[in-house]
Amino acid sequence: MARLSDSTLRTVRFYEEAGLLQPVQRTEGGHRLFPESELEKLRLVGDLREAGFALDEIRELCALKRQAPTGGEASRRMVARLDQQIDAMTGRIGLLERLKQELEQARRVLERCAGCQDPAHFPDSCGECRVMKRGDEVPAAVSVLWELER
Amino acid sequence: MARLSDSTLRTVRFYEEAGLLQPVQRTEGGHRLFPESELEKLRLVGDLREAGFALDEIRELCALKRQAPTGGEASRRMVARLDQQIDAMTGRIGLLERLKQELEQARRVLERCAGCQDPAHFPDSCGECRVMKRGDEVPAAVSVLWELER
DNA sequence: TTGCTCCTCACGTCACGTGAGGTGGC
DNA sequence: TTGCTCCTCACGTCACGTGAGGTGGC
Repeated sequence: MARLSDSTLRTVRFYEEAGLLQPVQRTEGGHRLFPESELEKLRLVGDLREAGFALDEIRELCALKRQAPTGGEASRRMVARLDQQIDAMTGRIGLLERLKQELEQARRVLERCAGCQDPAHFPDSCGECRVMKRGDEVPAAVSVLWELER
Repeated sequence: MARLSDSTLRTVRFYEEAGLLQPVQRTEGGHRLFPESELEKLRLVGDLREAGFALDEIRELCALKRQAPTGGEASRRMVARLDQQIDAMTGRIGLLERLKQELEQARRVLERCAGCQDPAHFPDSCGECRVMKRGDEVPAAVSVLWELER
């Protein structure tokens, strides 16, 4: 399970204890045996975790179908929940993309210093160096990472 | 600081203790006073945390400039590190986008069950229902969330 | 019989959250 | 003088990581 799902033994045991993976069969010696459906579940849980969701949310998502009285109701609730998850992911992707662009811009600015051999400005007065004083705005990440304005 | 940066008092104190925010001035009564540059740093740290980076990595990133002997060397090291961070973010964005598409597809499939009133198939035999047996593939998320194939 | 893999405690870690009880500063 | 905000411990939490010491199963 662990190797087939890119997780660890500890994680599998933890998810079982947390009630995410169903009480499974055991071999006589105590080894866990899982049906293949649990492997797919483990993979989905791993992806959702990487996407930033808590185990509680994931557990609710997995339990949702069984708590609805009819198929139609289950469908409507699940669709609503999925819409929430998708919205949250859209937000996270946007945040990551904004930050990525800021880091890319910082990279472009700091690349201009690759040939710097100026001991008068580095490291304490980089903010006064003409390289940092071009017309374009210096992104916030640069003034933090390069300790300008002190 | 906390309110201006969308974080909490606890987080500010924790980051100070972790050495991320510099030892700051204190008022006579013990209240912390921060220069505005530390506010921008706190914001950047928060963004990087949300992007999935550990405090250790962030600390190294912030300390990198001071550890280089010359401006040119500092620039080259920082650019290399930023490239790593950017690559990692590209990967995370890709993963999020793939998962988002899978959830969207799952949503579209399960929407077909919104009018279901079939107590013969729901909830244990949804896999045998004709709604699930159309030509298009059922995504993995659906077979997990809808407990098909048991 | 020998290795490698799995088992169960159980403590550690990371990044904070959450009170308890006390003080600052307008 | 009254509130609200900040302070310091210090224990709790979430999602696992990491040994220690033991057994399974080919």
